[in-house]
Amino acid sequence: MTEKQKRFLDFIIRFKEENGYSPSVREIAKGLGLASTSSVKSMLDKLINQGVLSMMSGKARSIIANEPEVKGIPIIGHIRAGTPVTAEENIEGYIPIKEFLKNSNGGFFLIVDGYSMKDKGILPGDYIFIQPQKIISNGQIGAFRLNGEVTLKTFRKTNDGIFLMPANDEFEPIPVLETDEFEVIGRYVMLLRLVEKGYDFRLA
Amino acid sequence: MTEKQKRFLDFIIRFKEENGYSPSVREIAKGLGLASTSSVKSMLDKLINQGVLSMMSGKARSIIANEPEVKGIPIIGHIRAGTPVTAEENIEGYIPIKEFLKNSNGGFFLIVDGYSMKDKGILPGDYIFIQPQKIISNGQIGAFRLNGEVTLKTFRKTNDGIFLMPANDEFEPIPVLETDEFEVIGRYVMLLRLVEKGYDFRLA
DNA sequence: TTTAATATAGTACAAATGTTCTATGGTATA
DNA sequence: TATACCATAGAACATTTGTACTATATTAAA
Repeated sequence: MTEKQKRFLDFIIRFKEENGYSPSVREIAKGLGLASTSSVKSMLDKLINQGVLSMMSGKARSIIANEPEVKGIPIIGHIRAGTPVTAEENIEGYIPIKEFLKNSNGGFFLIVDGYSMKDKGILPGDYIFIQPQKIISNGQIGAFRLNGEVTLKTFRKTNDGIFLMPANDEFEPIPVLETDEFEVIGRYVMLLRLVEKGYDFRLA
Repeated sequence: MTEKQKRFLDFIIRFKEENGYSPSVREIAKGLGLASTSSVKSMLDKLINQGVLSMMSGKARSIIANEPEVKGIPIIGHIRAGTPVTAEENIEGYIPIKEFLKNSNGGFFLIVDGYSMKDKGILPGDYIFIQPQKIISNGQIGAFRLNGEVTLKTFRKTNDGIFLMPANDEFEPIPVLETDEFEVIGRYVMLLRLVEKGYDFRLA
């Protein structure tokens, strides 16, 4: 792609980002300092031929940039001998962040406070994604509200009643009494840990 | 918003999602089964007045839906007494997933294999986000390639040489010899853990 | 029922817009 | 230098498209 074509493409992408709709042929001409629309048209046809752009012929402002689909962040599971780590053949999949964002209806992150779930690899400062639900299965980890306090524990229901189980020998199981105000907030679905302080999203 | 207005809005949003550009007034009419453009025009003006839609008057296909900006997934740090967990005043920030995706240039996820970093809360199956870089500071956790094997360890440089330190008493520090093929792959920046099997992105 | 408001249809028009054609000037190539 | 190629300009044309106006049906209100 030539330098001129790159400017051309950039203008279209920027225009759409700023305005929400694509530029007309004449607006492209103006934006690139061209006096005629035919120059734009020929460049347009070229880029469409190259597959960089698409448009519905005749339809106004229907130019769209065929940007490579953002699949997400690549997952490298096992590395084959002799290949660079990020080589194509090592990619086992993608974390489809956008999809996740779309499907996270109602979910939210809790920030972990203490070490009571340490043995499950859950540490203070971790972000715990909670999928809200009113009931939870035996053995699942979830967020619970007990007498006003919110806590993350393993849910255990026995003949002796309900217990909120820590994952740390230094902590005791918490029995849920009949008289307690108790509520299941949601299920622990995902954990996000930010190692660098610079990534503290609470500042954003 | 009336039922009809909702259908109207939905059509515009869906059209743009599918085609990449907004529908014309006549295309909206056709899509809603209307024979005339004036009906569309009046409905359009109404929704623009309500602030639901915007358009540049006179400019073709410039209708845009003023959808509320997706900030990301809310973070709940501490819960104030008496409020529902997800109440507005409990939200301490947002995880701006889209921004993160944009700024993750070159980064990737590694899948953790064993328990050697257990004490750092890093467990098998965890997704470790690696920010590629060639040098790493003393004490930082990173991904390293040692004689063809990729491993996640704490980097330690002493007078006796370089050691890759596990975070688990049952594992021994790994000395990096002069004769070893050794390479810093990148820095451990973030951890993602998916609790449910249904969320295994490798299948996606 | 009568009246007013609203939605829709039909039509027309002017501006916007994609497209085509010819001409011109510059640039690379033989 | 001569020739071919390409970018650009200018103009003209046919659709597309937003907009306005009137008429008719439909619905809501009095």
